Amino acid sequence: MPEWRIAMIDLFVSGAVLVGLPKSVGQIYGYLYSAEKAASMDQIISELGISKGSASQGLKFLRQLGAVKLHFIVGERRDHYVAEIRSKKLIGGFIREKLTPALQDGHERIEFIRESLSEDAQSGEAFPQAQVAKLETWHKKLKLALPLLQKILGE
Amino acid sequence: MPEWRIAMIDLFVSGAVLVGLPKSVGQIYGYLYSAEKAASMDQIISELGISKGSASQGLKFLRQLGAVKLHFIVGERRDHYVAEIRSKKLIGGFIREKLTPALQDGHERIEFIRESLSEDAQSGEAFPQAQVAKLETWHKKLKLALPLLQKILGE
DNA sequence: CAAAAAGTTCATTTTAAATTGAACTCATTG
DNA sequence: CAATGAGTTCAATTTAAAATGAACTTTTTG
Repeated sequence: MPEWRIAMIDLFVSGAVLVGLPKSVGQIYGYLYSAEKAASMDQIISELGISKGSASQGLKFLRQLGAVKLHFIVGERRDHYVAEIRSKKLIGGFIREKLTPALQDGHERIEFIRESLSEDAQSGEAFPQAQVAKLETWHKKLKLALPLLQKILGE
Repeated sequence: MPEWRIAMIDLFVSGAVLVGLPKSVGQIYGYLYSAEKAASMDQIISELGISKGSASQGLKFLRQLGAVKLHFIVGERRDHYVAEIRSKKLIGGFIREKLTPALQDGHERIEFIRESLSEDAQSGEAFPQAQVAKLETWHKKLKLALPLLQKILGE
């Protein structure tokens, strides 16, 4: 594999790690991004030197995200994959699969804190109420930011 | 510690982990966020049950970020800390300490790929050139997005 | 200025997460 | 319809990162 391609894959590994994804996911996406034509899982495994399990799980996740697509080749038995490069799709998938669920979880946790506060008679005080209120402001801001992020980074 | 406070600290732990920071950093910030007055490292250690090392390093990092500030109390020997709650400061610190360096690193890696390509005579082809060009588009977009993020989330 | 207290550092240990690979299911074909 | 091949799953292992705590430095005070 040429040096430029190794460096390109490495860049995607860094990016993946930055956003909390496994290294192998970055490797696979980087491999497909830097591939001129669709590749099979076998090729990914042998060229990256990763296990069948990692390849299978990584591809599954990337497909869920919409960052990798199946590409059927006539007369070929095994599945082939290509990288989706449109930023709109990539950022959209990440928002849908990772950010939105995290925000949803945050919302539920804030709800729980509110309930906790109202049940605990001793905590009818101003301070905790004020802190929860600030959390809610944060939550709203973040929720508002997602579509804007999508707009800025997508296409 | 009341239930609401434990849940609030937990929420910050989730947030910290989401953006790639250690659990202990989330715990410390959450503790200070939910504290009515400034707290010493001792209090943090005993109430959260974490080690001196984690507390010291976590506080150091949070101060670098600007998410925690020293608060001097007259007649008190030990340092006391308070949480900075202004979103402008928090997001600003995160962009400065984490996102900007990551983007800078990305830029250097793209440069390296470009050099690699021009040195490798065989790679004077259209495809790798096109892929690097796309990376540069991504880089520019992300660079542009930071101040907008700051604007959306800050204050 | 000696002793105690506060805070930092970093080699070692622990923990959580990713990776592996063997066993499995499902699909294909001779 | 047996046998081969492709792809998935998941318990066990490996790895990387975080947490620990003892040794250290710095600061304070009697």
